Amino acid sequence: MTQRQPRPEDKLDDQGNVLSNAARLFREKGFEKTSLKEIAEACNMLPGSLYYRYNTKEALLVELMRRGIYLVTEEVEVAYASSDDPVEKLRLCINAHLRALLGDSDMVYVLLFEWRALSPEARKEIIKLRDQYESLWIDILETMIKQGVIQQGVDGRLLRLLGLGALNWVATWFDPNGTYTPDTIGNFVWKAIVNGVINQSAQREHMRRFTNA
Amino acid sequence: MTQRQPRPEDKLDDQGNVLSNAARLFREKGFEKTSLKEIAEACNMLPGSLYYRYNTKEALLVELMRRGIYLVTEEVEVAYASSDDPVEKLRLCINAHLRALLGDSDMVYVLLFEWRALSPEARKEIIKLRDQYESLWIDILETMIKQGVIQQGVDGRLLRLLGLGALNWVATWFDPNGTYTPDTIGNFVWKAIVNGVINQSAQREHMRRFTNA
DNA sequence: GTCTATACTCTGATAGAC
DNA sequence: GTCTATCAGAGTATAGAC
Repeated sequence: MTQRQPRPEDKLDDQGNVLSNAARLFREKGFEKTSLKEIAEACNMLPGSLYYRYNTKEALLVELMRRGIYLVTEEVEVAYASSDDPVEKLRLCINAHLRALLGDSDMVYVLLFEWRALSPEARKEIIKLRDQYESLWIDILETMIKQGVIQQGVDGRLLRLLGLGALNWVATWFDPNGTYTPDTIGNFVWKAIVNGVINQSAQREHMRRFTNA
Repeated sequence: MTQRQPRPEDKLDDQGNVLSNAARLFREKGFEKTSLKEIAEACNMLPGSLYYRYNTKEALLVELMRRGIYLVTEEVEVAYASSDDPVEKLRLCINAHLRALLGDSDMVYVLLFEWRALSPEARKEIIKLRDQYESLWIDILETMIKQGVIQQGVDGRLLRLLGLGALNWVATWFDPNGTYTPDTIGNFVWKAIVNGVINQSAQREHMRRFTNA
């Protein structure tokens, strides 16, 4: 019990790459289907050795998720600070979120897709951290609404939930060797949110047929 | 081995509610964390009895997913046929997809979130069925593009992947007792896709600053 | 810090009675 | 069609040597 708990400060100090390897396996096979034996093997260790660093399998998952949040938060905060134009800021943050999710680390993916594996207590902690991260997005969107950049009457919460949903789901189909890059995708999302995708004349035709005004 | 394999025709014939109960448990706890004992208990049976109907735990999951696809396909096909205006058709199909995902059956949820539990062979089968379903969406969007309803130059595949992603992710945060209904959410998505959400004047301001034309 | 050896539990699955 | 009884295997976790 004298073992040192990793702190968020140890950004890159993933001793023996335990967390990286675990994240990769959790992403490929899921938390429950990945055994400690496999994780240990990936680290050139034996199962027993892992318990020196993490008391339980869940503790490993939780630490990994903490770092996932840390990673994506850092990325988006940098983007947030790098423009003062609200519309451009939105674009940069969308791209930052996608880069963190689709980049080399699997921790953000595991964070988003393995929360059901958490015990109620651990879930509470992670949800709290996730809410902290999402407050960044609340900030971005509410500012845009207050400034009148977003059309009046648009529900900021729905916009955030649906927008982040579109981004998060990308992780289920993204192919690093495919034609799209994270930025291609991000820019597309941003443009669709800003512009919409439907022709103005088709919009008018639809309005004519389906509203009585 | 003489046991009768359930066919898609048996829409509502879920003997003993095995599939419904399994779907609910898989949704709540995940496939791996749900034991056959729990499923059996939920059906007022004993573990051994389940094997009369499904040879393996995975066979149960696969059958459940088949029905999930059947369910959502049926719902969207009805919506597809119920309007000939392309923009309205899009709205109806979005709402239909969400209703199937968020409605009483958990099968569509399991279909979308438990595919990692499938063996390679089973995965192949389910992906094939899923592709059949998605061809419906390809049809909808490509028709809109050909008709010029969607702005020229918009990537139909990306639009579909991101749009369905936004919809699918709703299942992770939707609260049946909350303020939004599936249709509220669907209409919002549709409107955002059609209109965008940003003010025209803010768009112009952004263009002025970030393009050189 | 890592290894050896092992305890304990639970799981998916099977065989055969009824 | 369901139950009883049970197996073989795998999994997390622990204790203590090195």
